[in-house]
Amino acid sequence: MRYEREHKANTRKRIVEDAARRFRLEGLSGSSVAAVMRDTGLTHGGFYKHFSSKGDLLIESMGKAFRETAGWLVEVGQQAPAGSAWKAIVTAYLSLEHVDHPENGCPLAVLAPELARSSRDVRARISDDMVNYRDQLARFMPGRRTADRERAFFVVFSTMIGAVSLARVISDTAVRQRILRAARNFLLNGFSR
Amino acid sequence: MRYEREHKANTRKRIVEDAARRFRLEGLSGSSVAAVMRDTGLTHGGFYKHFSSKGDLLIESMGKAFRETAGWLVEVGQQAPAGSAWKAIVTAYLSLEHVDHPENGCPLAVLAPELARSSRDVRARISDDMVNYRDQLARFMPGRRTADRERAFFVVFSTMIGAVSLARVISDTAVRQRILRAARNFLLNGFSR
DNA sequence: TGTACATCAGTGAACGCGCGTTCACTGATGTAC
DNA sequence: TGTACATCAGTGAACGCGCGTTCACTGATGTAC
Repeated sequence: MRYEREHKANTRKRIVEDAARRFRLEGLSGSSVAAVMRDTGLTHGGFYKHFSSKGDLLIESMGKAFRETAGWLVEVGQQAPAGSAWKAIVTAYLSLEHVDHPENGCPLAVLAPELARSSRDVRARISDDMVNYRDQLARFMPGRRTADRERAFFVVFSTMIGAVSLARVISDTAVRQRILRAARNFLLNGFSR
Repeated sequence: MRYEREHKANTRKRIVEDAARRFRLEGLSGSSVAAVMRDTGLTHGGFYKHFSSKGDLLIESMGKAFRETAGWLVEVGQQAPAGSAWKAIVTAYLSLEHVDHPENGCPLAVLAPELARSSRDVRARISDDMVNYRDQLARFMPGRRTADRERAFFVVFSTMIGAVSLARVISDTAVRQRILRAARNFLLNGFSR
């Protein structure tokens, strides 16, 4: 064969990685198959040698995006001093860096509404990735029992997803930072400051 | 003239109302001009008698959506016993009803990421509507000074926007309710329950 | 060892389709005389 | 009062374009003999 044995698998992997980034940057319907293939340095025609449809790519690259983001935040949690792991995760998530780079960030903060509008089939096939995302991160959340930590995950991530979404709509960097700081302060210290 | 004096203005208003609903239901790029005109009971050709572009309609209907939603939540706040107004707003926002009907709900919970990706011009022209939305609702938020209430607005709405976005991605109604209940409990009572 | 053939990842033209937008037209009514 | 014309909100065919998808083809290499 003309290419090394793993060549095709490598190309496929590169396409998934590029798509995972592009989908977060431009949205699901805003990202064309041709644009993803261009990112990978290929022409659009070859796409269907790797995937049966754009929907298939969507599902694979959402998996990749969730795993990538979980990996980032788990690492942040693990490198923090014991006990404050979840606070380190909150600080990392609510950073300007994250707001400015959706393509490397949490898929939920940028694609939740579009995923909510996706077909039942797509949502079902992404569901495992989301459960896995939650489980990996809930471990770091405050709370004694698993159920408490899961509830804390929902609360903390709701606040963070909303704050980052909101910050991204605002052009004014000062206001952006006020939103992020307010959310962080609230999560770490409560209303009372 | 063939129509009553106010006919054209009325039609325009109906288009804006229908678009405000459709944009929230199907997204900005998911809503075609033709679909909006069909909602209004007209054909697509007449659209440009009322608006110079789809972007123009977007801006007008976002204004409508923000005013409509502010109106809903302000009314909820006003009808609540004094002192618990913001709690009533939180309960209304975090309802299954709201999750199930994005077309009548908060534009931020369903369009924030797409608005964030819009042109600088569109974001600038929507900015006033968002400031107005914040100001109308911040009045009800807890806090002594205006600045405190504004910070509370950002925190409360971040959490609510995130919780509703998250709940909408989840098909399982039980989990949806867990997310909404966790967010409400947290906002009203803090982590400690 | 040399030649003919098979393989298959990637190419790029082409498909049908829906999009935003344009435009010549319609037809009910108001106005001018 | 009756007739000819002007108005203009709305119609629907048509435009160029980018989309997801298909397909005949390419050309470098491995395999068969």
